[in-house]
Amino acid sequence: MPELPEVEILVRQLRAQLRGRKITGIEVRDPKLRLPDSLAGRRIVAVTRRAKHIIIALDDGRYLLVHLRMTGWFEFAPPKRYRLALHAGEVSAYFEDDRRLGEARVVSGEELARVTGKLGAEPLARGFRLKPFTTPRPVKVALLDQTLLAGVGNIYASESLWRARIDPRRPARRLDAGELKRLERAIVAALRKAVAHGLRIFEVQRFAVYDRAEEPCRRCGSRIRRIVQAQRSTYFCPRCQSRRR
DNA sequence: AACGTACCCTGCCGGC
DNA sequence: TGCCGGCAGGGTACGT
Repeated sequence: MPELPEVEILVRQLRAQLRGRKITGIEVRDPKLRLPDSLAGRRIVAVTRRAKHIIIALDDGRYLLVHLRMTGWFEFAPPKRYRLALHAGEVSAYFEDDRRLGEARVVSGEELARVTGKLGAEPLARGFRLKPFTTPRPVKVALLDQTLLAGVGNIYASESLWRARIDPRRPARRLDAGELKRLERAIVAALRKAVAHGLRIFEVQRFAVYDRAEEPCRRCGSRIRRIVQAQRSTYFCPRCQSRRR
């Protein structure tokens, strides 16, 4: 489920529930996850996010670093199945993750820096600028590269390109300055809107193009197309997002 | 260095 | 109802 907006929403919940609390116990239900017992007794001093990484800072200088990947999430009431539970006094956070692709590990500040250091610009940070691409790969594929731009996933890549009226197949480095600026604004707008809507955007609003193949474009009525790029679905409007311009 | 592909896992959905 | 193939919002380890 989670791309940057969903992770941001979850981080706010985790922060509200956990910050300042002492971890009273951990429960690892999935042997694939390895967490040190020394987690218990530590106090959670901050809960933050970088791209799609959840960073839970502990009072001993270490961090619990979580990546949700495809199906990970935290609940505060015990779900049917979960991989990990963090108990913190009266509050518990349960890491559920059907596909078990997510990660949770304890890292030093140095390791954390190594992970975040590889990531590109944070689109919701102040002063965010989309750096011109140098890659010849399709712009949709480039948007998913976390080293170029951090936090955009498959849904918001399609959504942003639709907003910016750019064909997802265009070689990224061919975008001119005007297109880049439009794309930059489109990314920020798409992500901010999603954060503002909360998780309801998945239920109620749906997306402009994502998962809407064969349905009419909201802007021009043309049929939305689905193509596959780098083994992932891309959705776009062939009329609004024309290849040449 | 930069690209494509395979892979990690499981659940769900549509078609038969 | 049951089985099966295909698909899924992420990222990394490889090979070329």
